[in-house]
Amino acid sequence: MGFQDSFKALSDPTRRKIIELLKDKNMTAGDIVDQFQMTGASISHHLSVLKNAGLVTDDKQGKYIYYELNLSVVEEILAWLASLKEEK
Amino acid sequence: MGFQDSFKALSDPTRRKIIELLKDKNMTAGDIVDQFQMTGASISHHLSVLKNAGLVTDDKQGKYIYYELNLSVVEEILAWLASLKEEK
DNA sequence: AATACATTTAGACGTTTATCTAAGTATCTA
DNA sequence: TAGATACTTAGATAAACGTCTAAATGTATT
Repeated sequence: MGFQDSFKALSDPTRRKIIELLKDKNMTAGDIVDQFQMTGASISHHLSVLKNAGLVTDDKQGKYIYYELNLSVVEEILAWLASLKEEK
Repeated sequence: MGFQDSFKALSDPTRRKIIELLKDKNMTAGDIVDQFQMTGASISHHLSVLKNAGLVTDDKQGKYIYYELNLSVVEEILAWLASLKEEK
C-alpha cells in the first residue's frame, strides 16, 4: 500500500472502470466480470491490484465475494492533488 | 492526452516528485536533473511523458527550457476523484 | 568558426505489466 | 458425496516501461 500502489492501480483503464462501477453499488467478482470482455482471471488480477492498493475491500459471503470501494484512499490522493494548487 | 495519459504519468514516483518541485517554482531541465540521481536523458524522458499528458508545459528561453506545472489537468483528475464520493 | 553548454533523441536492455489458458480452492445443492 | 458454481492462483507470453550510453540538435561564447 501507499501512494505508489494507489497511483499505479489507477493508471489502468479497466481498473478505473471497476472503481466507477463500485461507486454506485457493491458488486460480486462475477458481476464485475460481466461488465468486461475479459476473462475472470484477468479481472481477478485487477481486483487484487485494487485491493492491494487499498482502493477496494472484499467481503466474502458464502460462494460470492463482494467488492466495495474504499473512499479513504481516494481521499488521500485527492489531498495530494489538491496540495499542488496551494501557495505557489 | 486524456485521462489515460494523465494517470499513467502520475504513476511514476520520479514524475510525481518533478511535479512537486514545479509546484513551488518553474525550473529548467538542468535544475530538475540536479534534484535526482539519474541521467539527464532519463529525466528528459519523464518530462516528455509529463508534457504529453498535459501536466507540464515548457518554455524555451535560449539555451534553457523552463518547465512549468499546468494545473488545469490536475483539476480534471481532481474532479474525477471527487465524483467518486458523490451520490452513492 | 570553433568550442562549450543545455537538452533531446535513438537504440539497447532488463523489469514490470496485462492478458490468456489451465488448474486449484472453496462453497453450495441435489 | 458428486457435481456445479464462483472465484483465485500458477505459469506463459507479448507489449510497455524505466533506465542507461552514445549521438544529435540547438544556442551561446570567445
